[in-house]
Amino acid sequence: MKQITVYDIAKEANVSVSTVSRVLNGTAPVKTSTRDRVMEIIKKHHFQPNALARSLIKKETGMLGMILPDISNPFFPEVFLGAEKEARDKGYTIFLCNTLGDFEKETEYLNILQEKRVDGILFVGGRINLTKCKAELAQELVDLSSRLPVVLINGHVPRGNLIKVVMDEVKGAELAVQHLIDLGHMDIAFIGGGNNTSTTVQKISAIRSKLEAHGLKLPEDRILYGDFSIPCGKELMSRIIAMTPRPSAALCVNDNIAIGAIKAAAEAGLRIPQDISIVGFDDTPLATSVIPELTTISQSAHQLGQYAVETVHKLIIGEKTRKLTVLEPQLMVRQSTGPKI
Amino acid sequence: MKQITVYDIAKEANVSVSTVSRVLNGTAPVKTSTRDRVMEIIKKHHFQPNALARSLIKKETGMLGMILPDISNPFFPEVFLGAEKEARDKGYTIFLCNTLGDFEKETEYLNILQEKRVDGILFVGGRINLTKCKAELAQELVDLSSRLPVVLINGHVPRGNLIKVVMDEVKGAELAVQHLIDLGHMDIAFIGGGNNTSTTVQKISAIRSKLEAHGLKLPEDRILYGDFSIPCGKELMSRIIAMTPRPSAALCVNDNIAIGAIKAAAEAGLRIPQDISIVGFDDTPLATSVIPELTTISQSAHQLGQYAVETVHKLIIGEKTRKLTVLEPQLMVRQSTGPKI
DNA sequence: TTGAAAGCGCTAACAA
DNA sequence: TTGTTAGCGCTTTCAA
Repeated sequence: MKQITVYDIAKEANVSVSTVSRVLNGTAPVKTSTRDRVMEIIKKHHFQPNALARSLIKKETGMLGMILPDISNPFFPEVFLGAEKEARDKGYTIFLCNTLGDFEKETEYLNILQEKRVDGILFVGGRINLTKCKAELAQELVDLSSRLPVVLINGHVPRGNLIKVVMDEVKGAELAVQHLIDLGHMDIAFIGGGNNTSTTVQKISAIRSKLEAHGLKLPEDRILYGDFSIPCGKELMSRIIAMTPRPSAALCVNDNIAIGAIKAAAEAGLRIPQDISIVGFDDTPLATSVIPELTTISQSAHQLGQYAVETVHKLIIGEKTRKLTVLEPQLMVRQSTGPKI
Repeated sequence: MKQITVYDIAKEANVSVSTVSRVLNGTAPVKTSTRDRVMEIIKKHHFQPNALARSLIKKETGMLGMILPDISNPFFPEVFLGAEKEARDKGYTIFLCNTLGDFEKETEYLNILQEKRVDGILFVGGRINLTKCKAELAQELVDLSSRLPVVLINGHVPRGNLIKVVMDEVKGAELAVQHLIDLGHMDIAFIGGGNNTSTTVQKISAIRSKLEAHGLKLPEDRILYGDFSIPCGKELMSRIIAMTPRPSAALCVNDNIAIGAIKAAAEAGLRIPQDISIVGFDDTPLATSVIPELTTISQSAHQLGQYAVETVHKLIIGEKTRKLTVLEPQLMVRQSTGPKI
């Protein structure tokens, strides 16, 4: 069943294809009567111009690619939502590429997106959160960014000076620590994340500095690495619980870990926050869904997505833009933290 | 900065463009020596063929569109993940279109996807879950499906006989009710969803029949409508709690509602399941994250996505496929349900 | 205000 | 095994 084209429309309206194109795009004046005639025929046939042909010639597709590790981690849908809203406003559609943290898949998707000639790429998680990103992986992004607007969200790449939109991890971690210190906690643990993950490492180092500024310490044995999942949170918290003396508070790399931690603590019969205080990170929708509600650091994931699209759009239209946009985190005090008893 | 094309490659390799095309696609034998030479030049320039041009001529884009209401509802990422995995295996990329249940946005996205010439469309939620879908909205999908493979997930459209992959809502609801009946519950409430939502209505009617088969009833005042969100779950459960006599169990339209319900019940000082049993629906990852863990009906969201892509792929390649694929739900008994005391 | 015609970058007959 | 050439469906000069 043949798709209808501008030629079909033109023929039926007794005009040339260029005229049809003009009414379609409003690129040049067309006599009202002919415009109306053409429009009517377009409507009648439900004609939809082929975006491929148009993109081929205009060298723009109105598509953005978004590469992220795991859409089922509640933080990322928020970023996506913020991005998509802004994208729609600016006329873009988004390809969602889920890599499950697999670097090969990242590369694969990067290539696909380029072949499809997306106008720009947003990159979250994966290789850009590595403390030491393998040179070739980094180089791939640097090269890419010379051909195509690329914006990194909450991450960075060694050289290359890529454009970034990030949340201030350090500030966030400090906020969390300060909160616990104010509550009188002196033995604090950090759980979750990977020691090869830059966001994790940044948090830990910020936490350590802050503690030291108060004459406190974060010894290695109070740091338990893992991943970013709920089950991992459970597992790590059960190890915390087994410690003697037991830390009176746990800082979690994200809300998932915190939620797992709450579960493990509750199952072990500990009361939160009386027996142990727990702080999350990200302020995902889950934070207010659990019992007790989670004290956490808000990342404003929505804005992260929104600003990333704003930035990539400026890049696309050649407007100049800041190399680095930093969002301020916010401490959300809820029920999972309380004074050290 | 000019993109490199097959012509550039051809010239540099001293062959014709068709030869380049051949090595690119393996559509015809090419002498090994020339193939190698061409490949080398392709590698050297990091040449990436323009998918737009290719799609224009081949009339296939390798893109699927997925229209869903809300990616931040944990059920949908699961569907997406299942779909994406299968899609990648079959060589497709997915456009994610988030409509927030806005029918105009659905239409808008439907048009964009057509203009971009996606090879097929997957549709979840929104208008296909309406008990009475406005004729024009329904017609739009019917028309669309005559031009393009369309697969509906967990929904349907009046006429048109569209192709569907669904979970057996009735069976699921029955499983849930039977479980509660087995536990001795006789006064059961249903909360969440909308009475204009077909999945909700289906569940309620299945629940009612099942109860009646056991000589029990589901009176109108035990049905509290709302939406599908956690806050709504809280709100509705607090209304349940205020009832006298109070139902001893609540069936929730989905896990979000159930989680909100658990929160409200706990805040009101009720013990779950001793004071009230709660059953969810969907078995999202959250179900095992809350305390107590949620008894729920597993939808195997992953498979829903996977089968939908399998089906749309068959449609695309012209293979014949079943009009209706039904997935069996499964009862996951966990901690939020217990015997009526 | 309109039309003719030249591409955009690729694939696929058809010839050689 | 390879090259020539005609499109795919659109936009955009350039002329009229």
